[in-house]
Amino acid sequence: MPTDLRRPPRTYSIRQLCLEFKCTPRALRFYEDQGLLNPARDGMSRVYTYRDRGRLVLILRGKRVGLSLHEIGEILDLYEADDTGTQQAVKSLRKFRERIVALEQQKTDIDDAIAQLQNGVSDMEKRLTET
Amino acid sequence: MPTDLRRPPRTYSIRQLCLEFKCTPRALRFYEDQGLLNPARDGMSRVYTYRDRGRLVLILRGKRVGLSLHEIGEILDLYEADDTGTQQAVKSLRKFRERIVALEQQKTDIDDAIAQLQNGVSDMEKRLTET
DNA sequence: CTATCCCTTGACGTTAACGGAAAGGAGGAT
DNA sequence: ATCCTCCTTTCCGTTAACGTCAAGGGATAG
Repeated sequence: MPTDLRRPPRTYSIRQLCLEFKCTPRALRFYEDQGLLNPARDGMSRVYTYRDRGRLVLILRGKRVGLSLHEIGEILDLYEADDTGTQQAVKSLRKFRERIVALEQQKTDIDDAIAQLQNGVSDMEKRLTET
Repeated sequence: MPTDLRRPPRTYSIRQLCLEFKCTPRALRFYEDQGLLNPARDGMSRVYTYRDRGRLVLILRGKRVGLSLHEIGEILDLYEADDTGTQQAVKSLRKFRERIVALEQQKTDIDDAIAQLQNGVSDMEKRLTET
C-alpha cells in the first residue's frame, strides 16, 4: 500500500496545482521568485507539500481581494512568524488589523463607485425613456 | 465686454484643468493620445472647451470606479453616439451594470478576506492569552 | 533508438498609465 | 537682452504580474 487512498497524495507536482487552481506553471515559479513559495525538489522538479498548497490558497485569495503579491508576501511572513515565536505575533496582530481597516475603507470606496455607476445608469435610463 | 463675467471662461488651458482636477499635463496629453480627448489648438497650445472638460470629468469618474481608459473611451464614444442615436446607449448601460456586478463581487471577496483576517486575529489573541 | 511528456532555467516581451527628462518655441516682465 | 514661465513633441523609464519563447534534462512508451 504505497499511498493512503483515503486522502489525496500529500505532495503535488507543479502541474497538479495548476490544474487544481487554474493557474500556470509560470505563475507558480514567479511566486517562488518573489519568495512567496519555496517548494522542495525531487531532483530538478518542484515538489509542493500540503503546506505549500496552503500558502498558494492564501496567495490566490489575496489576489482576489486585490492585494499585491508583495502585500501577500508580508502576510504570509506574518503567518510564518506566528508559528515560531509569540513575540512577533503582536506585530502580526497589528498588521492584520491594519489590513482589516484598509479593506473596510476599500469597501466604502467600492460603495461610492457603485453609487456613481447607478447614477449613470439612472441618467441613461431616463434618457432612454424620454425618447 | 470681451467675456461674460458671470461664468468662468469657456475655455481652459491644460494647466487650468490640471489644477482644477488635480492631474498632470502629462496625463491629459496621454488621454489625448488615447483618443479620449481632442482639444482645439491656439497656435501650438491646447485649448479645452466646456465639452472637453465634461469629457475629462467622465474620464476621471471612470477611473475612480476602476474602469480602464479603454473602457472609458468606449463609454465616451457611446455618449457621443447617444447624441445622435439612442441605439448605443443600451450598450453603455450594459457596461455600467457589468461593472456594478463586478464591484459587488469584489465586496464579497473583501468580506471573505476580512473574515479570514479576523479569524487570524482571534487565533493569535487566543495564543497570546494562553501563554 | 526515438518520440513524447513534463520538468527546468534564463531572458526578453507585454500591458496600463503615466513619469521624467531632453530640447525647443512663444510671450511677458525686468 | 535675458530671464521666466508655460507650452510643445519625442522618447525612454517604470511597476506588476506574468506570457512566451529558447534550449535542454530525465523518464517512460513503443
